[in-house]
Amino acid sequence: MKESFGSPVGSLAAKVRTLAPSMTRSMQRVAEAVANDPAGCAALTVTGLAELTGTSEATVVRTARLLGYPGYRDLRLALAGLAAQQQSGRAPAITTDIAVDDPIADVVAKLAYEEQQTLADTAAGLDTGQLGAAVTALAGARRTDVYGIGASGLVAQDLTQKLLRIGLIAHAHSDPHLAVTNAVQLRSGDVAIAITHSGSTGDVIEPLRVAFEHGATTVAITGRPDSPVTQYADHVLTTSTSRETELRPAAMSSRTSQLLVVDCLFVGVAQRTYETAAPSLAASYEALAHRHRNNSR
Amino acid sequence: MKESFGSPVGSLAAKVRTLAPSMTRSMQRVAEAVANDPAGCAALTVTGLAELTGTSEATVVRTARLLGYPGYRDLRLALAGLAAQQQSGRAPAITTDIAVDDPIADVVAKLAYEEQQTLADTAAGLDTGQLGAAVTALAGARRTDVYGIGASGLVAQDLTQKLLRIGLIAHAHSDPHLAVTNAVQLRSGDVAIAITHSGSTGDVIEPLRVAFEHGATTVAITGRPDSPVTQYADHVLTTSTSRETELRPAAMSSRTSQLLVVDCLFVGVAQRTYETAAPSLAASYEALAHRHRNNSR
DNA sequence: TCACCTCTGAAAGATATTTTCGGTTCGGTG
DNA sequence: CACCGAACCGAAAATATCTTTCAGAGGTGA
Repeated sequence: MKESFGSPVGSLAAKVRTLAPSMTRSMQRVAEAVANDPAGCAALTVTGLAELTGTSEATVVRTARLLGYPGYRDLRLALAGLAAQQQSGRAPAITTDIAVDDPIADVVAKLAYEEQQTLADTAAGLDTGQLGAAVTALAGARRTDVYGIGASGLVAQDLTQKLLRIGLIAHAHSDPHLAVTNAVQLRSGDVAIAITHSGSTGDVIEPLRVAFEHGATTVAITGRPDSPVTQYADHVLTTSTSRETELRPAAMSSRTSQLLVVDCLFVGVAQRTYETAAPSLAASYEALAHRHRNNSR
Repeated sequence: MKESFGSPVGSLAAKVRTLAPSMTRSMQRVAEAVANDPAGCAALTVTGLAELTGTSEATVVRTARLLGYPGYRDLRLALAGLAAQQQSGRAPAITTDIAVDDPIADVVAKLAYEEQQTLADTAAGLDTGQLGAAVTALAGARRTDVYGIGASGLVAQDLTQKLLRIGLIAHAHSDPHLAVTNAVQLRSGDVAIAITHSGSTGDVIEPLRVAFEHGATTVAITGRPDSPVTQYADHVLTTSTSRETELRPAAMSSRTSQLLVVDCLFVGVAQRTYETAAPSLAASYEALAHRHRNNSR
């Protein structure tokens, strides 16, 4: 479970975004400075950075801790690494938000770029330990319930569809009442998964709580690792949060992020249960074939 | 003309070789350690490095000076940068398919990479002319019906949810019978969208045909631009098809691709109808706020 | 309004780095 | 062979930097 030295650098900007909501104002100022100018900040001492951001040394250290480093010293080292990487090169690419008068070709390019970014951030920020644990639980589950509302509801259904395809028993619930009444049935050996970007959607937390209290293994897929939903989660899988803009609501990037996590879960489970999963996949493919008209070729 | 902070790192090993002759024995030991394992040394304090090389702190500092840094602290930062560069240099090793025995971390990396690839391919292959035409049709539609089955059904719902959010009238159908009976209602000025990766899913083609014959504007989102569904489509939006493997079914990449297309449609429509879309987006956001428990911050 | 709780920075405390300084070694020299 | 001087080296003091503690400021809900 050790975190190797320079491990997931590059994800720093993403981490800042993910954690920003759980930061206090002054910590946000520090985090922002760091994310905006890694190179510049790497050249500063605690005191220097504190002055630059108009805060105190204590706050700087606290921020470093929140970002996952043992102290400022290590953050600074990571920053230096990041700066070197940035410098060594790559295209500055697309920076501006999507505007109302962007031509359609720009919209396509920007959306594709931002979603790629989201994927990279998510992959970088995903805790493989937690993921592995969740996979193990799923692979051995008697049954699995998945909760999600709105856009997350679609992700829940996606996961369910996939799990069914490899012969697991899974249900997606988007009706809060039914979700709770079903959650009561769960017990040890079952798995419950809640998907919510904000982490504070009551309708999704409630069934997870019930499942948790009945002894099921619970998993939360959320963009806010410190949000209420995690209280009742044995395993927390963090999705990335990207800047949202008027024309690109948060739902869009959170969906991309959630789907990647769901795919990872699925592939992980398929690996573990390969003996039974492979035939099931083949079988479901067969069964669908006759639903397709003979194609041109 | 002082040497700026992160300047020409990378030449460190060379610098060590050049300066080695002018170094004393213990300084050479330090320099050698640093050149051989930048990453490891970056993790050490002066004292640590002194012990490792069997020398004293003073010697370490002297060596750092000789190498051109103001002190050990700066050498250490440079070392961290160097380590990060080295690491990133040997990153893109992801070429193979996902294997049954891949560790979970590899699964995450490979999935993320492949989905990024899919996005890039889709964006590159998307015909902006067709996209623009579809957007225009949608923006002026009286109502919009979207057909999709299975995984594509979720994409259909995603599109519908988004369009509803900006005040358009849209329905997603995954029941083939209901889809057809609803399609009969469509007429000129309405839009029908079929989403199918294979392009030959009868249950989705049929309602599109009906809509087409009743004079609605029809759009197909498919990975096969020559497939049956395109016969009845005024506008064809092509999604990308990537190699499918046993553990990564086609559904996964087609979904990513379809979602990007759907997002483009949505943003395009939101731009065209900005006057009404913006307030609607804000309103739906407001309405959801009270569904979220008060969060920590 | 009051009690409470969180956030914040000043300053004390702990570490790390740099400097100082005296001992040691080695090569040359009388 | 004894002596001298210069360069080298590391222990420890001095300084800089980082971390922790603590009490006051400011906000929030009852």
